[in-house]
Amino acid sequence: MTFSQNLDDTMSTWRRERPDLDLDGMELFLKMSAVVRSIIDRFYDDLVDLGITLSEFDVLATLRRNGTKAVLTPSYIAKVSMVKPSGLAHRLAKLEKAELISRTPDPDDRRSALIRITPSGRRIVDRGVELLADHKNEAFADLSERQRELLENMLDRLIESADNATRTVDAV
Amino acid sequence: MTFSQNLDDTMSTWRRERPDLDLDGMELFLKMSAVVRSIIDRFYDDLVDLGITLSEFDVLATLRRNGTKAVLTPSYIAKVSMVKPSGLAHRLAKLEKAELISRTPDPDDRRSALIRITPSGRRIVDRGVELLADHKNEAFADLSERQRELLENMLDRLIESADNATRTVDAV
DNA sequence: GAGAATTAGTTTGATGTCAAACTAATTTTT
DNA sequence: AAAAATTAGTTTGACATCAAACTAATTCTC
Repeated sequence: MTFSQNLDDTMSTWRRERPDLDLDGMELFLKMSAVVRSIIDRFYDDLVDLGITLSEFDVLATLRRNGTKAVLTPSYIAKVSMVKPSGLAHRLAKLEKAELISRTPDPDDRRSALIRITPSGRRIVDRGVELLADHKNEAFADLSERQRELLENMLDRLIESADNATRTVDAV
Repeated sequence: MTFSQNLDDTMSTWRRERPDLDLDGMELFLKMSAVVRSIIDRFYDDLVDLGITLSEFDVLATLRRNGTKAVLTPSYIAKVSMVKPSGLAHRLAKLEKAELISRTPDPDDRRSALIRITPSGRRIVDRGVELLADHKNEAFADLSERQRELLENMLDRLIESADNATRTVDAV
């Protein structure tokens, strides 16, 4: 069953059963989810070859993009990766064991730690981001330059609404 | 940290560190993921009030949208929910215990089972889909009618590419 | 400066998913 | 019609995540 068959079935059955509801927003959401999911699935396969998971790539990428000599704290990584501190502790333990990152005590704050990427971690993440860039570009290759611009503008607007909605909820 | 701050930081640091790569596709992907994620997070909160998880909603919704009297097999539900049979078995056990679905042996194929939604399952999923429809529409409310059409067209095209890519991979 | 409150990070327990092994029934092959 | 292969679904074991409890260090408050 393809993504589009699955989507068509979902929407047509819902519309038949609940003709009273306006499901247009839901349809857009499901379509966007399907696109995101298909891209993630493909990238996941790439990472298997590199011997890491998507979550591990996420940590390595956060370190790598902050510079080859970057020194980050667990708190910072957890925040940008949107993962809870307890979850991150396990990820870091596994990455340290695989010698893809190093963990040293922070001399300025002995509660904390300094996380660095190792040379082999760097090699893996650099290869990963190259695959990532290629495959993401492929995924959007069927859109024209003009369409990509339009899409980006719309996404920017949607993200802005999302940020406002989240902020409002936080403030309550 | 808002979604857009996080995204801006991610892209600007990557572009500084890897100016050799074309990261435009990755940027589109990350933006789309952020939109999807923010919508999911909000829906997740709604479901907490209804006492079910997103995965459970998914099963109930599959049953409900096929008609109030729908009778589906575990295989079918697993396929459209994109979950593995082993994972589905646990979900069904939990939903059955909560009396939101019923499971009876299939008289025509004694390996299989017939899954039905119960009246209380139906009440919950009907309330859920109403919240879902409202909140999804809100999420896209900042786009004009014309923009939503454009977005839908682009998503359709992207899904088509995704389906083709997946089929190709399967065929290999 | 002592005690209280906060913060950083880890450990533990519960939950959810998947892969692989398994049971049992059905279909295909010969 | 018997044997082999396939199919449906569950159980088990491994693993990832989160919430809550916890340890230890730092900062705030008086």
